[in-house]
Amino acid sequence: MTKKTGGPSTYDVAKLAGVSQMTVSRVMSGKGYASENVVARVQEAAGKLGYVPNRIAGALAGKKAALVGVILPAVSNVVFAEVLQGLNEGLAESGLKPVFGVSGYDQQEEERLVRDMLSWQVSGLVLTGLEHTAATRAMLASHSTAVAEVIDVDGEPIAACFGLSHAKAATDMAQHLLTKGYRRFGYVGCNLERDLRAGKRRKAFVETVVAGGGEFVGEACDDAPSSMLHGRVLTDRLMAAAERPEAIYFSNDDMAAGGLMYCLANGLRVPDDIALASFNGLEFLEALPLQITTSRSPRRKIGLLAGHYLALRNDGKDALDKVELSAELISGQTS
Amino acid sequence: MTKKTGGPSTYDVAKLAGVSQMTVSRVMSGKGYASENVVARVQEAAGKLGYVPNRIAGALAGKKAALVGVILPAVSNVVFAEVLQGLNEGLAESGLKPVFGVSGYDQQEEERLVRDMLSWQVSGLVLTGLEHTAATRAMLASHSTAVAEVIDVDGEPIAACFGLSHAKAATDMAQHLLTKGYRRFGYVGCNLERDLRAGKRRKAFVETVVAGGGEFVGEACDDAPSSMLHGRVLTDRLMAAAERPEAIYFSNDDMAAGGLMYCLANGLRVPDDIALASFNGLEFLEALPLQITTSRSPRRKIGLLAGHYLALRNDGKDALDKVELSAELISGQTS
DNA sequence: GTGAAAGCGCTAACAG
DNA sequence: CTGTTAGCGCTTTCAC
Repeated sequence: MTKKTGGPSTYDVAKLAGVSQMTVSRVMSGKGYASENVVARVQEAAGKLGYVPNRIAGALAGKKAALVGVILPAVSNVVFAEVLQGLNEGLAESGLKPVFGVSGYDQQEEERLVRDMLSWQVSGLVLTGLEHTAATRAMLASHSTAVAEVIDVDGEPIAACFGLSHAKAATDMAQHLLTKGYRRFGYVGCNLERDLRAGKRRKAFVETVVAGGGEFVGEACDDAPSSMLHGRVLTDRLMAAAERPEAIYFSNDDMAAGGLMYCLANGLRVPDDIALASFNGLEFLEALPLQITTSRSPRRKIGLLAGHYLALRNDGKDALDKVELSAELISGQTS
Repeated sequence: MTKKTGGPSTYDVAKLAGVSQMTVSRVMSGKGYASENVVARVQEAAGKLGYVPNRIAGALAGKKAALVGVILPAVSNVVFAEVLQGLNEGLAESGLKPVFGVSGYDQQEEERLVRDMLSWQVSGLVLTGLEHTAATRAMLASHSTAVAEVIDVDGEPIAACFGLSHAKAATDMAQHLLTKGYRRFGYVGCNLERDLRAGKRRKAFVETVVAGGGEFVGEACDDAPSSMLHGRVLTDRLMAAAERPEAIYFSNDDMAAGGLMYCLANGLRVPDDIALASFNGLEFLEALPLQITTSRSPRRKIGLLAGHYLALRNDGKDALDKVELSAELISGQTS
């Protein structure tokens, strides 16, 4: 049972090394000059005591913490996990550590989390998408924390923004299907109320097919989180309607995989009876019997860019603050 | 350009509310008594100023931060993403925030990360697996931080431990295959050097089939991270050998899915020509044309338990510190 | 119930 | 190059 926080402090190391506390601080942080002799003595003392600097104290004194807040809608979703991985890589060199929270696609919860992150004096913040509550925007405006919004670029960013145009990805896909000769389209999606990016894709898709001389014959949607099972059930529902589409656009790969299962189970020939297309280009698609036509989103890259941006901003440097990446259309066997 | 850290402090709120700084602290933290009148005035002042408490200062004064360090081998891997999700849920009520790092299955890197987390004065730590460097163990022994080791229980935990016996999961699977009548076994795996759990499963599997009268005829392994593509390639390699197995155990679902693809592409009948079995029971398996026999690991539950444990320990309460969950064997269509 | 004083462990700013 | 002096914004501890 130690009385103090736990470990030894700069004070203890200083005593042992026969220097002042300040010198220990300088040696440990590598900032400012110190003679070789002193550096060696301090390091030895630190090693002997098992000294671990207290960054909480450092952050308080230095007025900012080497933490970045990361707020994602979900983690179990591979998409966000991959963004997180990229972010982590982008941050690796900088010494910044991600602290993080899951909003569950809820802007109120996001607001709460932003407040929380701000209370940790994070030097940077990563938010998903461009839509936030007024209070969130207000907080961010009054605090000088660097903010990077990721994944979406269709809207007004607070400051920096790294992602792709979901509208464009959907438009491209619509065009692709029109070019292939499909004219009667359907849509199957989940979680549209909350997943704003999926909503933007749906809207752009419908507009493009209609503008391109196609017909939008129906859709099956649901508020539940997306999954293969839901994709299968909703595809069933859509196909049971009077007017069957020739091609279905899904809110994402999970849903499309479910749709494909429905088709296989019901003896529908893909793409002759029904064409399928989706969004994300996740790795698991490779395991399916048919390669689904989809748009690959640069998830890791998005995280990486955001990480680099926050790392540079943390060093007081300027950085590229808006990068629009593009989704690569993968023309598979289902269209 | 504000001079101070950024936001208003308890001092500013106190002035506006006409009370002392200490009273503001009490009202904000909800600890200690305060008259209704005072509470109202303080809250109004705080609201008006957009006061956000500085938890860094709070942590320094209170000698511990409401942070838990989470160190995982990888995030892009769904398995860990799901553990993380559970952890997040388990921590939600407690006010503890996860700070996190990715070790890349490297114990040296884990050691570095542990030091880092400790420097943030985290009140708890989540580590993956039971194997750590001596230095990591030493640091943990001298700091009083609560530690929860997750995913694996086959070994000596530092303190608390939530996971499953990978040896048992593999033994069960071996038994299952023996019962089904298979006698000649093979193994396909990736990343065994680093993923110690996969190594434990492999070892237990081989031992059990041999002990049960079966024969282990060969394996194909690789040090790369696991993926469907590798599963396919390595299965090809294994099947090209002189002695073909009747059943293959894979290091995980990704690899098995790749194996299944190999079989389908090469006209092998599953399970008649070759049976396949794996570990994890990830959701994407549902999308495959055949349901693969696997063991479902309780990933979310593991995270949840660890979160609850750390939350309780943070409140100074005692808590269940060792829970061995079991993997559910899912007998699919590939065995 | 509320306030005043002290200090958490570190770093910024200035001496020397 | 190294030491001294002040805090950072909060909580702990003790008065009142």
